[in-house]
Amino acid sequence: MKRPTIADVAQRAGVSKGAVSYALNGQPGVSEATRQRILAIATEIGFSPSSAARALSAAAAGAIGLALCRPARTLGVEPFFMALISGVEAELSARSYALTLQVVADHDAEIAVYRRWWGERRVDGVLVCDLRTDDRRIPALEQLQLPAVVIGGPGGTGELASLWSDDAAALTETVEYLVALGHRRIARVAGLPDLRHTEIRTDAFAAVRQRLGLADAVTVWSDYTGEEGARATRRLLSSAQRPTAVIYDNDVMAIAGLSVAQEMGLTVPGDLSIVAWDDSPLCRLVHPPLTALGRDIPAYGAHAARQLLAVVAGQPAGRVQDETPHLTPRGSTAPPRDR
Amino acid sequence: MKRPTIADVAQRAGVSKGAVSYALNGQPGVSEATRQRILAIATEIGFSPSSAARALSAAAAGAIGLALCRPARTLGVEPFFMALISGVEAELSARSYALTLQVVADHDAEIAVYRRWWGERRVDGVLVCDLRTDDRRIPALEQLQLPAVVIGGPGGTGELASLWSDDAAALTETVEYLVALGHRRIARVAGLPDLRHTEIRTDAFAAVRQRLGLADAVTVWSDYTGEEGARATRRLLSSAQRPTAVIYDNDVMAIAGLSVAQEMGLTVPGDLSIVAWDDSPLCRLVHPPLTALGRDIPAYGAHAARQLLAVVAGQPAGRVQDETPHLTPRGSTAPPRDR
DNA sequence: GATGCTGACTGAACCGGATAAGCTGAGCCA
DNA sequence: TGGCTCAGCTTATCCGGTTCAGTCAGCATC
Repeated sequence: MKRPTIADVAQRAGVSKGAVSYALNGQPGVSEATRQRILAIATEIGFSPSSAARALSAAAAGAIGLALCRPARTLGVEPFFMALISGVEAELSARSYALTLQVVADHDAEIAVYRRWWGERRVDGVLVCDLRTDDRRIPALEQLQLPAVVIGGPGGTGELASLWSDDAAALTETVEYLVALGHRRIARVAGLPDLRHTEIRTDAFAAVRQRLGLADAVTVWSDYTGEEGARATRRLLSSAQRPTAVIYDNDVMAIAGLSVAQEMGLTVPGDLSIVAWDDSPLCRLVHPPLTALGRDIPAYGAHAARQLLAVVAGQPAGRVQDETPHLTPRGSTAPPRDR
Repeated sequence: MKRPTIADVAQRAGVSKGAVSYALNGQPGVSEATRQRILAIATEIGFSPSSAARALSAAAAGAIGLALCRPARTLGVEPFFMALISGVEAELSARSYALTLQVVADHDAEIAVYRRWWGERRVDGVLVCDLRTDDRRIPALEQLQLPAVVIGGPGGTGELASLWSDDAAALTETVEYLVALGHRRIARVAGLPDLRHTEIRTDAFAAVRQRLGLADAVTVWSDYTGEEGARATRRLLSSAQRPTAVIYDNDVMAIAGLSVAQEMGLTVPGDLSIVAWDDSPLCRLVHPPLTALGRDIPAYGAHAARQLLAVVAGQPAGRVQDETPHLTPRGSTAPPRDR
């Protein structure tokens, strides 16, 4: 089956290639009658313009890029990325943009991918995930002048556009909720310390701890994996003054923590309350269902995609705060038994 | 920062565009000295050929497509796709192919995407997931003559290349394992019935039931979501002759089932043994860790990608069986207490 | 010294669109 | 009737690569 080109449409309509181009792109230069005739023929023979030819003359790829910097094995576990991607995708496909995905091992590889995409003109812009403190990707992208939206912040995104959610407010609300239930010994199992949002949450945790006089509030470090989350939980629950509530920086670690607690003979929420960041269907799957800090991640992705398309279109780089994560209380939180 | 083109390289080397093209692509037609000089200049000014221009003249996109037919909300939950994608990606990026992703709502939309990709020459081939019985996508792709590899089978893939794992053998092994432990009342919570691999597993389950004389072996239908998995489990465990072991068609339903069992006061594995299909880190996260049927999904994806690139290169469509899923016994299976 | 041959390279066409510039005929007005 | 405008087209050029048909110097051959 031969793919129809603009020349085929032109020939069947008895006009020139130029006329067809004007007609299909809604440009003036053809009469309404001719336009309709051309549109009908294009539909009939199933014509869609070659993305390569269009990209070549328009100097725009019609695609945006997303590089995921995770080892292959752990990428699948967190539902976050798939949810984000589906939201991004919904927005892009509505505007006939394609999404190009690449999995990379580290930031050097990621920067190399950006450089290659830029040179090949393969994408018109990129979405940057997992912002770190002093992130080398930021100056690299600024130097390339490749349109980009950083998912993360605020702060540390240089001249680039960025989108974030107010994690500090969400964390503060969560601690206040636990304190209102009667908890004083609250622990937090944090994700990788050099991620910008971990830093923000850590600062907020320190601030609320100070404000509410929670001397026993501790943060322990982990890396978002179930293994590490379980290990951190085991350490916390074995200590002399074990916490009565734990906030986990993601859902996977929270589920691992729940299992550890059950394994150690503690009941949840009787002996231990658990709050998960990143609400996902997983949180509703376990018993008891986890109280979680959630937000609409597909909407977040869609928002980022919209913002990126605006930057690609030449609008100034915005710094936008998205919806603040909201706490959904479920069965894993309750007043501490030994109050 | 202006992007260098082949003309820039040619000018600096004092040769024609053609000579640069020959030099960079390892074609004969330039002397070794000139080739080295051109390569040095290309590296120096950071030249990478425009993917659009190359695609236009080579009539190859340098990209392969993957359409995911899932609603946005549930896409994130199953780790399967991310693991598959990371494997596909590893193979593709090693050969400088890009991966284009699109999320679609149903098969009609998916076929429309294939048609558009084909017309736009946006991808050189596609990977097809979640094969159904009488899958309309197969004839559509055959008609378009768009190179494709179907992940699923055997059978029902028409003239297209396909890759599958021997689910029948894996299911049989699992049932035999449970029977060896002493189970007789074995239930299976199946995924969507019109998926080809569900059908294959169902047939295998019926065969082994017959062979081993397991009159009480039942299959109940579900849809891979945690909610439905939980509901099916509740129904099974409420019946007069409740099963002593349940095999779930994916990890998410198995975890939901585990929670339901615990919620109903049953101990796992004492009162109920659980086996999950699709081993993933999630299975090791819960307590007790789930006995699971696993395979190397990234490797599966890489295999599929390799196969697709072979088809794109013009080799005949192969039908290949990948590694058979293997059973990893963990804490969720044991002899039934009331034997 | 004319001929053939080969290696190294150039020039131009081509891929399939977008678009600026040019052309044509109808309609209008003076 | 000639000149003007303008809608409605056509033609030509460009985007940045690949590739094919030449060109030309240098060398061997008879």
